[in-house]
Parts: sequence; C-alpha cells; structure tokens
Amino acid sequence: MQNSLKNIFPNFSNELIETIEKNGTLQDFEAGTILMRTGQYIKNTALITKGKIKIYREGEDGGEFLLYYLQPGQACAISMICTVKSEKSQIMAKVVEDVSVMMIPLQSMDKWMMEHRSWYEFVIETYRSRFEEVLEVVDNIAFRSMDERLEFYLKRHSDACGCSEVNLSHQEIATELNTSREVVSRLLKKMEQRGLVKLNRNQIELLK
Amino acid sequence: MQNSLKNIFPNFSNELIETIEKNGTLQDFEAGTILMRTGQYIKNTALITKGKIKIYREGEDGGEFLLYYLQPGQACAISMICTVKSEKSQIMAKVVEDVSVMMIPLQSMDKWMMEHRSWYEFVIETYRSRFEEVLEVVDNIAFRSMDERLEFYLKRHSDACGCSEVNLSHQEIATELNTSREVVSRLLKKMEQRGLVKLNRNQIELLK
DNA sequence: ATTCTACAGTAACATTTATCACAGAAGATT
DNA sequence: AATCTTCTGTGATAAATGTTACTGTAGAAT
Repeated sequence: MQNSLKNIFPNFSNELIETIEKNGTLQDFEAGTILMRTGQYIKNTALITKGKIKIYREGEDGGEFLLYYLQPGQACAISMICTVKSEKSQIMAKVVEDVSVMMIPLQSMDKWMMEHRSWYEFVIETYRSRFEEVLEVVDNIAFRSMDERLEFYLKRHSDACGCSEVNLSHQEIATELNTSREVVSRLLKKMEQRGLVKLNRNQIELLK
Repeated sequence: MQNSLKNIFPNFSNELIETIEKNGTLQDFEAGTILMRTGQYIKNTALITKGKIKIYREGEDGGEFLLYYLQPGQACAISMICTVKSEKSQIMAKVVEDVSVMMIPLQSMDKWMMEHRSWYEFVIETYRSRFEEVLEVVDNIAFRSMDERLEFYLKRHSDACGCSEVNLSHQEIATELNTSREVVSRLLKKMEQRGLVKLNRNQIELLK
C-alpha cells in the first residue's frame, strides 16, 4: 500500500506501526472543517496522514492568528500536550486541504511513551519543532514590521503547499496576520512593484 | 534539610530524588549571569531550586524580548527539548536573582523518561505550561496594543516576585517589550494619572 | 559643593498601521 | 445583458508608535 503509515512515519518501528493500526482510528475531514476550537477538551491526538491543517490562536475579538501548518507525518504538539493532562485546547485547528488523520486515544499516547522508543522520539521531536515554529512567530511579530511579516507569511504558505501560488484573498491573509485588508493590499502592491509577486484575483504568484 | 529537592519538587518520587541527587550537579550563579545564549549547544537540563531566571528571545538587532520567568520547582522546557536532540539553543537565559540549579546531563534526562513516571509527568507538564506561556506572549503581541502589553508585563513581574514593586528602569522595560524608552515613560505616566501605579526612580509601585 | 551619569519627562516630528470612504474590476447569478 | 457580490486599489485621515532633541532631577563620584 502506497500511503502506508510506515511510509508517512518512516521512523516508527514496525511494532509501533502495528500498535497504531490496532488502536487508532483513521478519520477523514473535508477542507473547511474546524477540527478543534479554543476551549474544547481534547480526547485524542491526531497523526496527519494526508492533507493539510492550519493551527490558529484565536483572539477575543474573533481574530485568527496563524501559528503553523500541520502536514502528513506530523502531529499536533498542543493536542499531545493537552491530551496527557486532559486540558482544554489553547488553539483552533482548521482543515485547509482534505485530510486523513489517525486518531490516537489519550491512554495509548501516554502508554506508548514508555513502551516504544520511536514514539517517544517522535513526541519529543514534535514538541521541539512546534516550539521552534512558535518562537519564530514571536520573532516576527515582536521584531519585524508588517511588510516583512507578509513576505514571511507568503513564503511559509508556498513552502507548505510546495507551489508558488497563494490562492487566498487579501482579506484572508489580513485576518491571519491580524491586520486589515487595505494594509495587505497596499503592501502587496509595493511587492509587485518591486517585482516580488504578480497579483491576480484570489491569487498571488511568488516570483522569487 | 529545609530546601531539599523533595520540598521543591514535591511530585518527584523518592527514587527519582535519589537518582537526581546522585547524577546531578548543584551549581550556583549570581544575578546577571547569562546562563545560556542563543546558538549555544545545550548539554544539560537545569532544574531551578532557588532564585529566578528570565528567558528571552534575542532579536538580530540586539533586542531581548521577554518570554517568561523560571522559578524554583521549574525547568527550562526549551533546554529539555534541545537537550534530547543536542540542538542549539533558541533562547537566552539570564539570572535575575541568585540561583541554584541542579544540572542534569543529557543522557539521564532521556533515560529517566522511561524509568520514572514522575519524571515523565514533570517533563510533559513543563512542556505544556511553557508552551501555554509562549502562546500567551503571542496573544499579547498579536492582539494587544502597547499599553495593554505594558500592564500585562508589570503584572507578570509582580506575580513572579510576589511583590508590588517593579525595580526596573523604563529603559529595561522598553528593551524587554521591544519598544522605546519614551513610549514606556509616556504610557507609565498615563497609568499613573489613571491611578494604577506610582512612579519613583527605578521603581514602579503597582496600586491595583 | 561640584561634577558626572543614569534616569525620567515631554514636545515636536516621522513613520507605520488602522480606519473610512469610495470606485472600479472580475466573476457569479438572474 | 443586466444585476449582484466579492475582491481589489487607492486617497484621505486618524491613531499608535518610533525617533530626535532637549530639559531637569536624583543619586553617585570626585
């Protein structure tokens, strides 16, 4: 099978793969689905096997500040952390490209840490990489101005989708950077004048 | 002994305490010491048994953006994460009140996860709480304006020291919020007019 | 007491970002 | 084709923040 767990999570031991297949439940969700809302209790950890998810921090006023993407072979660090303590979610997860996720129940997540070295390493690596990503987000909003943040945002998007077109409206981008549509339009126009992007309706082509 | 590890880390099992005492090294550092710089390789995890440490994210231009405080009974999540993978530090740690720390070598940190349930729980809880704190930092810089961030900063400081006086110059505060001294002075003056603080030289008294 | 230095206050101005207002273009709907 | 809706561009203006410049003051050093 092409999309076997072993291909997507190559570092998992064979025994771990078997255990996951026995205890996990594979679920599909369509683009647009909200997988998790701030304040909800978390009962599962999700391993992404297909598709793409965006993780947001929600503001009181309805802001949706983008933290990072989750892709096949990854898992949500925050859900892992909260799972163990059965805490409320601190974030919002939205499916942006139809996903398949392997749902791991709380107890297994915990148990496997002791039993499977490769699971332990995966969990630690997940924490590490997500922490780093959030720190990079902090850098951006703490030290950089909106034009740099916008460039970073576009770059991250194209890295995540592996393409050079961003199919989002200015309004959507503005929401995820917690600024206004006009600011995004203006900055994009300047980027176009600098030859960095080409602007179309609902699409931004990255040129460099 | 008053300040025994068991008192400071009440959730650690007795065996774990013994193991720590056997394998760890207790070290003291004076206020002002930089325990760790961005980019340094990490070879130890530090359990704080006395004093106070501030964790910063360093900007390229020399900014020192405050992430959070570490206090007795806590450990640096980032050092733990990096320790396991022997990665470079993503942060800077500065002693703000003479500390004693128990240094745990890389291998032990890793080994104990499998052997000591209470260590495992401590590590997970450390990840969780630090992640949450950093997310709160993101909230502040993403969604709030400088006056709110300043209020939050002062509150956090007084929570950390358990007192209502902040013995810092406006310049120091400005650096940790990545803004300018004048802005801090202005906002503090406004807060004083609103009756929230009383301003003295090198000291801000919180009144509410 | 005098001098020096770090700290604090504040005015004036520049820059960045946010908001308001409106117009035109691209698609979708009828 | 006519109408509607969404998206984009842009000017005008406001508000927040950053910068420059200067002043005064408290405490340390001489």
